[in-house]
Amino acid sequence: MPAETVRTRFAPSPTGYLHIGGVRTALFNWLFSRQHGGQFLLRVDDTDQQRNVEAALAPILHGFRWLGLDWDEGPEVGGAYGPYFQSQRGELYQAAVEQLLASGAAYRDFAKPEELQAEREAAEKAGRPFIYSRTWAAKTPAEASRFEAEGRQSVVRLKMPRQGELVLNDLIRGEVRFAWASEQDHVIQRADGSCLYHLASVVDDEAMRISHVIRAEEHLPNTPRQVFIAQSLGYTLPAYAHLPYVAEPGSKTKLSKRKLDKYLKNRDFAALMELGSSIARRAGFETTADTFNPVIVDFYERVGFLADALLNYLLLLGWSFDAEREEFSRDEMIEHFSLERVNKAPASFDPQKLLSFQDRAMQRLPLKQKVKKCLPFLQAAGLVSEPPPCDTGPYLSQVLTAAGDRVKVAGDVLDYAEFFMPDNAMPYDEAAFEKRLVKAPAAKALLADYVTELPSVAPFEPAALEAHLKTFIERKGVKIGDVVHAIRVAITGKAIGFGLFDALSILGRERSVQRINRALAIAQTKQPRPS
RNA sequence: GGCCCCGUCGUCUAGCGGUCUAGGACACCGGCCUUUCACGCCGGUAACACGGGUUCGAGUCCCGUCGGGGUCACCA
Repeated sequence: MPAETVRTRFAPSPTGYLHIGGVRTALFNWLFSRQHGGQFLLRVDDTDQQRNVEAALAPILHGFRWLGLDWDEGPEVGGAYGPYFQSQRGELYQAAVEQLLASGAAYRDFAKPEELQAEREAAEKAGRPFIYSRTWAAKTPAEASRFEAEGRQSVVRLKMPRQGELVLNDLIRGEVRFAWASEQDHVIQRADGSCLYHLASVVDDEAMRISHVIRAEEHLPNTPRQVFIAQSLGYTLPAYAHLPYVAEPGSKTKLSKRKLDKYLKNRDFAALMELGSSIARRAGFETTADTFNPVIVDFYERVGFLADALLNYLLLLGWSFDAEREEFSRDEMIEHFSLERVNKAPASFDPQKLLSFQDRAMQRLPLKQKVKKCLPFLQAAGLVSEPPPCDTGPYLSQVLTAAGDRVKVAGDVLDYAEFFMPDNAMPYDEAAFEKRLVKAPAAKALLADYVTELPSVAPFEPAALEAHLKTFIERKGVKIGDVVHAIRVAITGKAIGFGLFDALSILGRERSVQRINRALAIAQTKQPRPS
C-alpha cells in the first residue's frame, strides 16, 4: 500500500447546531488523521443554499473550537484546496456533470414529476421496487430538443448499471455487497442547474484529496451511487469506514434533535436535562429547546462540562481499547485509536456514564482551572462582579476546595451561592428552617448558646472549630447531631452542603455570628405550627 | 415492503474455537465511612436472541429463524 497522506473530513451542513452524534463522527475523523500525521478538514455542505450560512455555521465552528477539534483546512482557516463551501464550487460540479453526460454515465431526463409519481405508484402497487424506466431520458440531442419543445424541463440523472454487483470493502463493516440493479438513477443536477449532495460530495472528496471517508452508517446505502460517480469520473476511490450511529438512550433508534420530548421520558436523560436547566435558571441563561438540550453540544459547554470528558465518553461510544481501560487523555486517544476496534452495532447514549466521565475529569482538574471554570457562572448569576474583586480568587478557591467532589460540572458552583450573598439577604430552605429551627426548640437554644461562644474560638479554622464544638456538646451533654443541623441551616440556609467547619471558617467569625443571629431572630418570629 | 446493516448483563463493552462455571465500566441493590450531601471503600444481582449444523470442543465459524435499526427525495 502506498504511503499516501491521510486526509479526513467532516462535512457539516449549516443547521445552526452541532449534534452530539456528529461530534462523535468528527472525533473519529480527527483522531484518525492526527494519528497518521495527516490533515483533518471541515467542508460546509451548503448546496441547499440557505440564507444565513454564516450565522448557521458559527455555533458549529464554535463547538469544534470548544472541543479542541482543530481543523487544518476549512472555513476561517482556508487551505490549498478551497473554497470549502460547496455553494462556491459550482463550476467543478458542472464540469463533472458534463463529463458524466459525455461518457454516458448520466443522462438528461425530461420526465414530469407526475409521470415519475405514476411510475412510483405503479411499482408500489405491483410490489416491486421503483426503478425509473428512463422513458423520458433523452438519447439524442434531437430527442432533447423535441422534449424541450414540448415544454419539458430536464434534470440530470445517473445512468446506473443494471447488472452485476458492487463489492465494497468497508474498513469497519468488512465486505458489503449491493446489486447494481436495485440502485435508482439518482438526480445529480436539478432543473435549475444546481447540483445535489452526492455529486458534490464525491467531486469534493477527490478535489480535496480525501483519503478516508469516515461517516455514519446511514450513508452506507448512499455509497454505491457515490462509488459509481467516482468510478465514472476516473477517480481513485477513498477508503470507506461506516460508523454505527449514536442511538437514543435505552433504545436502538438513531438519536435525533427533534425528539426531545420523548427522551425526557427517559429517567437518566431527564436528570441530565434537569441538571442543565437548574444551572441555566440560576445563572440566568436564556434557553430554548432549540439550543439548550443534551443532544446539542452547546448544552455541555453552557452547563460547565469539560470538553475532554465529553470527548472521552464519545470515544468509548462504539470504540474500545481493551477489556479494562476507559480513561484517555487527548494524546492517548490519538495514540491508541483505531478503526479496526470500532464496533458495528449502534451504541445508545447513556447520560449517566457521560456524567461519570465528567465527574472523574473534574476530580483531576487542578484547583486553579476549576476556579477559572466556575467563576463565569457566579458572574452570570450576578453574585460576583465583572471584573471580579481581587479577593474572589482565593475565596472561591476555599469554597471549591471545601466543596471538593461535589462540584461535578462547573455550573454546580451555584449550589454554593450562599457564600457569595450578603448575610442579610441569604434565603433559607423553608422546610429545613422549619425542621431544624422553628420546630426544634432544643436545637434553637443550643444554637443561641453556641453563637455566644464563637467570638472566643481561635483560630477561626476548621480544626479549632471542630475541637470547640466537641467540648461544647460535652458540656451540654448532647450529641453532635442535636446542634449541627441547626448551625448549618443558620449559616448556609440549607440542610445539605459540605463540611460544617469548613463553611464556618470560610465565612469567617463575623459573618458566621451575624448569620446565626439573623436565623435565631427570624425563627423567633415564626410560631411552630401544630402538626 | 425492497435493499443494506446489526444482535454478549438495564447501558457501554472485553471476547478474534479450549485459559468463559463469560471479564471490566456506568447504573442498580446491600454494607462501611459520616454532622448533612457528595466522594471513597467492600460486597451483590445481572448477559452470550432462538434453532440447526461444522468440530473432540462454539459466545467465538456456517446456515436459517426471530428481533432491532438504517435507507429508499430535484435533503444533506
